[in-house]
Amino acid sequence: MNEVFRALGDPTRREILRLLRQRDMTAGEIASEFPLARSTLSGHFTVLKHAGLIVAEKDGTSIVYSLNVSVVEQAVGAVLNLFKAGKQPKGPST
Amino acid sequence: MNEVFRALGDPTRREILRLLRQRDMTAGEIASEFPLARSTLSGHFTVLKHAGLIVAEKDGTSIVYSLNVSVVEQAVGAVLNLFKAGKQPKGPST
DNA sequence: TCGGTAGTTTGCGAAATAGCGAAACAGTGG
DNA sequence: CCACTGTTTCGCTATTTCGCAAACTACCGA
Repeated sequence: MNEVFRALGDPTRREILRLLRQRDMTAGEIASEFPLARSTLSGHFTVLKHAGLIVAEKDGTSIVYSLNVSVVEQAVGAVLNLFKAGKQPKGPST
Repeated sequence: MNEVFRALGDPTRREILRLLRQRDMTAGEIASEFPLARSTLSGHFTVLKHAGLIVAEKDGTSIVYSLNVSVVEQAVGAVLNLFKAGKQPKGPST
């Protein structure tokens, strides 16, 4: 989960996630949305993949990235559990 | 909101939030829970305050920190909105 | 006013991170 | 097999971040 928070800490990576929320995209498509070098974006993909936030799927010569919604939901749950659980003696949240 | 994500990116800061979830604590109390220098913790407090995640309240010579639940809820909403929301056309559309 | 306690601010070094360009690598198509 | 496109890997530099110690501020009690 630590990786997830770290991955979310960078604005560029959050923007990548935002793009993928709308539709799956290839690495090239995503890269064309940023004024950054391909290699830089590739590094971000690695971080996001490592955090489990996105999934890569090969399609011919391209690589299609898509959001890993289940992990995302886990992250949200973690945030919730981090605070909202409230100041009760214990969080029954599984 | 950018500040919030950044603040959440550090494990120490998340642990501080976790402690404050249980009860309000003074800077000294929190510091005593970590093997870090006071000044280091103070820096973390600043980041958390700047992100609006915690609130400081002077009490004599001490400073009591407490969780700012409303901002936390906003942060959770932002995370939700970052991925989960509005990705309905995700299914078999393609 | 003085001394002690509680916290913060500042200056510094070390480590991690983001970004780049160039080169290497993997598939596709001719 | 060769060329082409898309993507990753490899040094490398600049920026950011973390942690510390020391100095500084604010408050309290004697």
